[in-house]
Amino acid sequence: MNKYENVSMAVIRRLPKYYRYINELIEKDVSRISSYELSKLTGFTASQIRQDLNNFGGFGQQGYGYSVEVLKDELAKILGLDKGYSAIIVGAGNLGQAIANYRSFEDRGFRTLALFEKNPKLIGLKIRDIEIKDLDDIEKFTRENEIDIAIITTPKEQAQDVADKVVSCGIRAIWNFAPIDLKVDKDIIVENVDLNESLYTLSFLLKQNIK
Amino acid sequence: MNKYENVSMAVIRRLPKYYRYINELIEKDVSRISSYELSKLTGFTASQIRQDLNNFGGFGQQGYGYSVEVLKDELAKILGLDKGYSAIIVGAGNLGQAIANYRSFEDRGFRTLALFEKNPKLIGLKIRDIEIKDLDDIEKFTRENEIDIAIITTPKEQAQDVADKVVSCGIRAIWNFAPIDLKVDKDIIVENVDLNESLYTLSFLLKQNIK
DNA sequence: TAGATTGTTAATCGATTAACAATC
DNA sequence: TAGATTGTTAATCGATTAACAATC
Repeated sequence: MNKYENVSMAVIRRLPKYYRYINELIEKDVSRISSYELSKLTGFTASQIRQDLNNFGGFGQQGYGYSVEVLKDELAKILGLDKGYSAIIVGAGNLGQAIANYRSFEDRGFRTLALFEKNPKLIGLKIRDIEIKDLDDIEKFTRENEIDIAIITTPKEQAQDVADKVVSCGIRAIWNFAPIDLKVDKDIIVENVDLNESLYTLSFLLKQNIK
Repeated sequence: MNKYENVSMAVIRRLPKYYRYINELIEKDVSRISSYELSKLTGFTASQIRQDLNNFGGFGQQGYGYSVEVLKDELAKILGLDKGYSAIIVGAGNLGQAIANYRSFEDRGFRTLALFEKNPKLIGLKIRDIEIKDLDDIEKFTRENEIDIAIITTPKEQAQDVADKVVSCGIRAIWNFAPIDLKVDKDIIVENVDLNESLYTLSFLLKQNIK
């Protein structure tokens, strides 16, 4: 069942930012915060913050605000950071390696179990303690390990084939860094990181600014 | 002057996708396309496509559609891809190296002139033909070379300092990969690529899907 | 000319902001 | 209790979709 079916993507994409600032408050030993103070941190309006959070439950208390600790735990649960999702990275070039090296994902419960790569020069190497395996071993590996997420960091020419393969292996979620729109069943979750889109937007804004 | 001041960010962020599909059509030697056909490719509605493009000019022709060639050139101009913007990458870890290696940016006119790095083991190395220089040489380098964009791929602890430095060197646009909200003058353009936000969103959707 | 498809206005939908009663 | 701040409804704003006259 889809508990938060009616929550819009606009809301969901704000949650990570709330979560980040709440974690910063925890590091600073702040124990409570009002929507107004949180609005000054995040740049969202207090009204929006209250409405966003109320999509998921009444975490606050009138006259008091929100408990930072409670909010952190609730946001983590909402975002699924308590699930300990497992991942494989397909494509062990610089980008795949960068992600494998990125500690903050595992701090949030994500575990990268292996990288897969076509280039024989890379197969057998390790990134931290994560082995780079042969691309052809994906089927075998996914049979022996439960994998939740496939991270695709291959060149765009290979991305669709890789997507087809990991979906056929039963993986339900793809974090796609290749600049193409993957064609997959609609029950497969695809989250794209499109660097071209981001850079072109920057370029547009820069052009506007200079004129 | 800000020519397209009144155009919303929602529109702007769709332009790169139009541009990508238009380029695919060019590779397939398609010379004309209607908003309806483009809607099938991109997933946006035909109405939206016509309205989006009309923010920038009437590129189409009644009864005919859009010339693919014209649309490509116009989109490139709108996005500033004809400007040949120059960039430096600050942080020469895997992510910085991945971006330096990414050919498709220079195919669109972006030139990476140098990487900068603190780690002495990396200084002096080259990524393709791009040299990794000492972080302390940024001032000197920006005095001798006109740089439009700073790409920040350092750990988050250093990102704000780096931002301050590149802004003081006269750089007006930052492509930021560190998971923090940089504090800069409001006339400086910052485009963030927030991998945490993206992964958490995927995690949220995956959790919803599985339940 | 008839058919196709744009450019553009009007209608709808959804998201954000404002307001305030509820309540800690 | 009085003050503060939430949760939630209503008002506003903006973005998307529908419709159609203009025109190639």
